[in-house]
Amino acid sequence: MLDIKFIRENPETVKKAILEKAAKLNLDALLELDAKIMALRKETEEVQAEANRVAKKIPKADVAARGEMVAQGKNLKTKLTDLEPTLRNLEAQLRDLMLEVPQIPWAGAPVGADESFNLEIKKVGTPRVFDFTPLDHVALIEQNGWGELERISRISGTRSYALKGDLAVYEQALLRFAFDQMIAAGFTAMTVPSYAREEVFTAHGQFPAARDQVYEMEGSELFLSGTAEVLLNSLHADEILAEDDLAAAYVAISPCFRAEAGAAGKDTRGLIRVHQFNKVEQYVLCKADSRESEKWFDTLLANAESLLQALELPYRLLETSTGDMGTGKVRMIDLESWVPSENRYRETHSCSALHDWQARRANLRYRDAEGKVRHAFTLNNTALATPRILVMLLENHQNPDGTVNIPVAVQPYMNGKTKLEMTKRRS
RNA sequence: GGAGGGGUGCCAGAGCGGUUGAAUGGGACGGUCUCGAAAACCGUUGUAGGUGCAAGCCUACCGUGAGUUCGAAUCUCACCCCCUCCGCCA
Repeated sequence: MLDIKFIRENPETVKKAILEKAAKLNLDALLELDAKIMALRKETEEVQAEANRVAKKIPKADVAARGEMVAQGKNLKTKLTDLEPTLRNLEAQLRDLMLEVPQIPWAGAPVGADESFNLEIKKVGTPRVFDFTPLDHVALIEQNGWGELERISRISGTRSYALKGDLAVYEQALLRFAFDQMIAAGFTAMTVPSYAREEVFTAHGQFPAARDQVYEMEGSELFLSGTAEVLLNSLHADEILAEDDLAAAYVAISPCFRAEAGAAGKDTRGLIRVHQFNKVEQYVLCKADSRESEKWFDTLLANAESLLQALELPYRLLETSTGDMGTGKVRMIDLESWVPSENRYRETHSCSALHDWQARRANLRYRDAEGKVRHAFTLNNTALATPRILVMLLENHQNPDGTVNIPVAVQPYMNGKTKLEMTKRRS
């Protein structure tokens, strides 16, 4: 959400953002509605003030004069019962429109309506040249008895996964590895529920636009979150923090759920796109200052890069275009890791700066050094998400004999094991 | 799941349907005093919107929403949350 005052004063800037982000929103209609509300609100407040004056005088008035005054109060009340519902209705309409106003993208973002305009800005590592015919991750899992991909789909449906043997342990090891790395980087460790109320998703920005991507738990008014970011963003909702409380940098681990509506038939094979996964997430709440935000953006990005480097994966950075970064974002860089079987990079991380867009929705504020109450800025990035990262780890680190090497950095989390080995059958 | 108690400002806590945006205490901040500090004393300590050069004034907010009333923190209803006891339980 943007500040309505900012929108009033900078309609052209906002219109440009709407255009660049390919949003469907009529800003003139929004401004017209806003003007209408301002006028109606003024009228209503004047009647209310008059009604308050009358009501205040009644207890001090002569008993004889009271009848007349009560009648006057009743009359004003009738006027209010005409005005107030209309006002409230218009305000609700404006709120709905305000939720759709995009954040202004930073000047450096490539302008374009979709991901085809994204710009590769950095490449680290070189894709491995195999001197044997490498397998894809599904084949590796099947050959080594590292999962129950077919059986679990019969139980839980498509886009489900079940891991077995060393790979089941590896998933947990990676999550803990990433969690520890982030704690070492000074982030506060957290666990959060994977579900929350509707208003939490609205505050985050996922509702109303992407509501169909979220599972609703019938009969409970709760929804399953696709990322811990949703929950973290509302942790301090409606509070006014002290400036000293900022920046708050959290690393949270949680199971994540995504409906993947509209992705039918896409990435149905293997571990790339599943309904339930695990994610270690970086989330930062900082002062309302673009330089501060930039500083944290760089930090979140560096954290993700150092994790990928520790995992010995080739990756690249994409500066995402205005149309691909999402409604609420100022800037987004996707980190994509190399997938040998597809001969291309695929997204494993996404680093975002939103300035006050989420904070306004969540009413996340702090008191600055001058005592002024301001909306904070928020940022987030993946630290590590499984099982998708397993696709890259399995395929890039495979050996001719079908075993898979474990990066040195993760070996301590695997009890010193250096390779993932075939699951032994027990008769 | 059953029974009860409660949600007021940074915290604790008062509040007959009418000058209560809210007593009192604590904390925090500023000042006096002091070489400095403590103590003591004095003062300050809402959020959002509107209006005004400004001082100020107006409107809303005492968990949330609806209602009763000329007037609601105070009455009614629904919902949310917290606490205690019992039951069940990883």
